[in-house]
Amino acid sequence: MAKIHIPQQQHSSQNHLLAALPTEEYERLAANLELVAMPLGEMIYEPGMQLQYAYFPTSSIVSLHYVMESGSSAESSGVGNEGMVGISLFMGGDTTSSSAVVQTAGYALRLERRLLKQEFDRGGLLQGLLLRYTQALMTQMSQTAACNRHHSVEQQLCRWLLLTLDRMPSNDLIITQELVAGMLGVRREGITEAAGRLQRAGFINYRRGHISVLDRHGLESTACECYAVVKKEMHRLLSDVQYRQSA
Amino acid sequence: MAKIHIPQQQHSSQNHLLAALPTEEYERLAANLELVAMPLGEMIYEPGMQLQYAYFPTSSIVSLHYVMESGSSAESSGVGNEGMVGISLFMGGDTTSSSAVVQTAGYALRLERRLLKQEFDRGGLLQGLLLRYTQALMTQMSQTAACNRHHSVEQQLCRWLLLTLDRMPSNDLIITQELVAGMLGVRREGITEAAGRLQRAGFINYRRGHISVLDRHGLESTACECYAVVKKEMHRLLSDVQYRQSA
DNA sequence: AGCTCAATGTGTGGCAGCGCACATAAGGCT
DNA sequence: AGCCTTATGTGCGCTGCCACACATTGAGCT
Repeated sequence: MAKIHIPQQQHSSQNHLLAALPTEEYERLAANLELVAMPLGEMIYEPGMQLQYAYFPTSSIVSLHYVMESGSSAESSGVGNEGMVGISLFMGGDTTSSSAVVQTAGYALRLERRLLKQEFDRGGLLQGLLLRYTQALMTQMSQTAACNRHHSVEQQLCRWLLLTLDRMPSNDLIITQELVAGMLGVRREGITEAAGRLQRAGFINYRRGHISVLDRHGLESTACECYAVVKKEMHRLLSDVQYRQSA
Repeated sequence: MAKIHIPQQQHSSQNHLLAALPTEEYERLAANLELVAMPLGEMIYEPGMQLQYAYFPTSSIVSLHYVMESGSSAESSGVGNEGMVGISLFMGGDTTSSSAVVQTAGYALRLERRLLKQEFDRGGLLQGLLLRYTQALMTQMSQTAACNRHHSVEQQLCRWLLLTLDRMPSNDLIITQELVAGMLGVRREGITEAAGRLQRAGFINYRRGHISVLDRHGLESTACECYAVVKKEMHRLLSDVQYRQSA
C-alpha cells in the first residue's frame, strides 16, 4: 500500500457525505476515519462477505455489480465521492449478494462497522443523509435495469462515461475497454466498436488504457435519457447538503 | 371501489411486515390502517408524485417500474404481501423517478405518510424491518439489471412467474401476455412464444388472461439463477421476523 | 346463439450483439 | 533497441429479439 502524505482533513472534505455532516457529528467520526489506498481491481466485498468497514471514497470509484454463475457480470451502480460503500452495514443485512470492486484507483476514508452503525442509530443528520443516498442508489439500480433492457451499447457507454466523469477531477479515465465491457456486461469488441464511433465523432480520444473526454455535450446527446435521470435524481436528493464551514 | 367485508384484523396478519411488529408498535398503527381495494392497473404513484400513503399489500401485488421516454418500460421489482409500497416516504426522498402500478388486483392496508414517518423515526422494530426490506428490494433491482442483460426472455418469464406465484395464495395468475410483456419490457410476441414453449413442456397452462402453474419445479429448472438468488436473499433478510402471538 | 373485441398465434425481414478466431499495434521491460 | 505482454481492431457466421402485418380464436355480452 502506497505511503499517504495528503492530509486526511483535506480528504474528508472530498467526500460529499462526510463534508455535509454538522461539525458535532463529524467530530465524533473524524478520529476514527482511516485514509486508505484503493488500488484498481481490489475487491471491497464479495457476496455473503461480512464487511468490516464502510468506505467513503474521496478520489476512488467503486463499482457495485453482480457476477453470474456463468462468470459474466453487470454493474448495477457506481460509488464515488458522492457516496459510501457498505450500505448493508446500516440497512441491517450485513451482507449482500453483489460485489464491490475498485474501478478507478484512488483513496477512501474508511470507518469501522460498529462506529458507523452507532452513529447511524443516533438518528442524527448522518442517518437521513445515508438514507437519502441509499434512495439515490436505488434510482441508479432501477435505471440500470431499464437501460440494460432498452438501450444500445453505444448509449450505455456514453451514460457510463458521463457518470464516471462526474466523479472524477479530470477528463481522463484510466481504464481499458476490456474493463468497461465488464462493467456494462457486454463484449469487449462491442466497446471497441462503440468507442471507435465516439472517437470518430470527436467526442472522446483514447489510447491503450486511457480515455479522454473531449466533448461532454456530444456524449450527452448520444447518451440515453438514463444519464440525465440519474444525475437529476442524485442532485435532487443530495444537493441540499450543507457543507461545514470549517471543512 | 368494492365494499369491504373481510375483517381488517385478518388482513393485517396477511402482510408480513405488519405481522412481524411487536404488539406495542402494531397497536399504535392498527387504528390508522385503512383497508383499500387495489384494482388492476391502478397507478399508486408516478415519477415526482408526492405519495400520501404507504401501502402494505395483503392480497394485491404492485409492480415498481420505470417508463422510458419512448414509452417502453421495465419492471425493477415487485411488491406483494412481503413488503411495502412507498419506500421513499421514510428514505427521505418523498418521491422517486419510477412508477408503481397494481399488477394483481387485491387489497392493501394503507397508512398515512405522517404516521409512517413518525413510527419509523421512533427507531423501533419497524425501522429495522423496513430497512432490511429495502435492502431486499435493492437485491431484486440489481438482480433484475443483471438478468435483463444476460438472460433469455424465457428464463425471465420463469423468474417472473415464480416470484409472482410466491406472493399469491393459488397457482393461478390473472394476467394477459400483453401485461407480462410490459413488466419484462419485451414484446408481447416474445411472451407468446416463450409461454407456448412452457405450455408444451407441461409447466404451465394458459388461456385468455389466465396462467396456471402446473409444475413449479419445471419452471425453477428453466428459470435463471436470479429467481433463487432473490428468494434466498429475501428469506435471509426477513425470515427472522417473529409473528405476533395475537395476530 | 351469435357478435364483437380483446387476446393470442404466426410469418417475414432486419439488425444488434454474441462467440470465436485472428491480425495488429502500443507500451513497459530488460 | 528490441522484446513481449497486453490492448485494440476486424471479420466471419449465428441467434435472439425486434418491428410490423396480419390471421385466428376465445370470452363475455346482448
